[in-house]
Amino acid sequence: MTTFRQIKSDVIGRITAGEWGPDATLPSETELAARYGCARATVNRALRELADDGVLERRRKSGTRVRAAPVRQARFEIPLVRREVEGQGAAYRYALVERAVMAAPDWLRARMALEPEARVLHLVCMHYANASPYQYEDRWIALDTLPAAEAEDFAATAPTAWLLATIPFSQVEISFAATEADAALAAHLGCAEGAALFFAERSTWFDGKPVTFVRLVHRPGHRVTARY
Amino acid sequence: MTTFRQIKSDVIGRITAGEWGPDATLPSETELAARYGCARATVNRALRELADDGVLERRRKSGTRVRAAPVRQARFEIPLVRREVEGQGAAYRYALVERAVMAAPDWLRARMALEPEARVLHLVCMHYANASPYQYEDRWIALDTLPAAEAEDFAATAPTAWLLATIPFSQVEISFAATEADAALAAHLGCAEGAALFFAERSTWFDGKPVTFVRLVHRPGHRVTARY
DNA sequence: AAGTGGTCTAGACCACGAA
DNA sequence: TCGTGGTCTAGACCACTTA
Repeated sequence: MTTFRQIKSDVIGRITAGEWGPDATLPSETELAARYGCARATVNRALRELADDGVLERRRKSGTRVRAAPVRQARFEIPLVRREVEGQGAAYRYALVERAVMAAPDWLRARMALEPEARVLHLVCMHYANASPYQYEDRWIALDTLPAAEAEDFAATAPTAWLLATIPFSQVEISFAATEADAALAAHLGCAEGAALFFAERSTWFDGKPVTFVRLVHRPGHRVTARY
Repeated sequence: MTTFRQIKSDVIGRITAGEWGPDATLPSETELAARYGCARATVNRALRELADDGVLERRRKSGTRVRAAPVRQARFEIPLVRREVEGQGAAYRYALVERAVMAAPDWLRARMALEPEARVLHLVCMHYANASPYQYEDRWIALDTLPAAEAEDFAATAPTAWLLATIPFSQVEISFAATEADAALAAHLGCAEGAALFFAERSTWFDGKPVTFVRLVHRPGHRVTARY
């Protein structure tokens, strides 16, 4: 019997061997099903998954082609800090550094597309691994969208965990970049001023409305890794 | 009629509404198919995709559960530098800075799991956007695995493009981090020494054998972004 | 031993999009 | 117009896992 996995690796093999070069059109699903001696649904699943992986490009009527420039995609897991730290066998500790309710500063209003006069909750938190600074968290929560946040003190629970429990499914944009440590960051993370720090920024929407913006600055040397 | 997309969003809706809380077990596929009035294959596809997305966890016999801590995954596209630059409407230019064949240094042997005495091709390249430095590339190619690389001069073609054409499918590990600019980096990227730079490192294997290791250092301010 | 998901089949209808 | 992929169906057998 032919399984969709076999078809996938056979197709990859033919592309690698050069039988189907860049931009080549593959035979139709019906044709391939006949060749492999299986049902069209089986071929469909194999080709669909390869298209998801960025190897193939499919269009109705014109057929299935080998992507000239394969879309390389890496999937990164975004863990909760607590899990990340504990997964490394270290003891996790959370601390709230600052908590304030205020009118959204201009840069944040622009960034999150907030209404003028929008009120936000600003939180600064620290995450420690075995008593060493691990991550600095600078978070802003839109109170218009999530008024319940104002009643939380976040003294013991990290905002990420609370948010995850409150709005488990949301649209997220994440980006990675580097920044130099300013005086405050250096003090909190225990590094030299000017040190190169890796950070992630996340914007979250729920039901089309802006919920939260966070900058997570990692201690020096931190890296995120993925395989594909 | 009920489509697998409708089922997906209905399931998400019920989880969001709290009907199926964390760790809750969903009804079996057969049961759900009866409820939705569709075939089991349709339910299967919906639940399988939600499991791929990290929302559900499925196990034979024990059933489908809502993940307590949803696995957040972000998919980043890894473009060729040329495409990235041109996609921003800038003119792309490539330059080879250095090319040398040598015995692999110890740190690289360890990192790539190379044989003792392994020979490698070391390349340093620059990528420019509108004549401004865009990315610094420090690449090592294992000549044992890819002897053909020694015959290439890489004067006009960037190694990434050549590698992609030569071994289109390979296993890749990528990681992101930050580093401070040393004198050489600062000169090449036109930034101050000590500036915080974002970089990606990629290790590639083909057929289980190490092929290449590359560090791509971006100009100051660069970020990579993904949605999920 | 038994229930659950994993997969395949053979057939069907439909939507898109290039000619 | 009409060929291609997209999806659904009803049924089947199997593999895994837990009780």
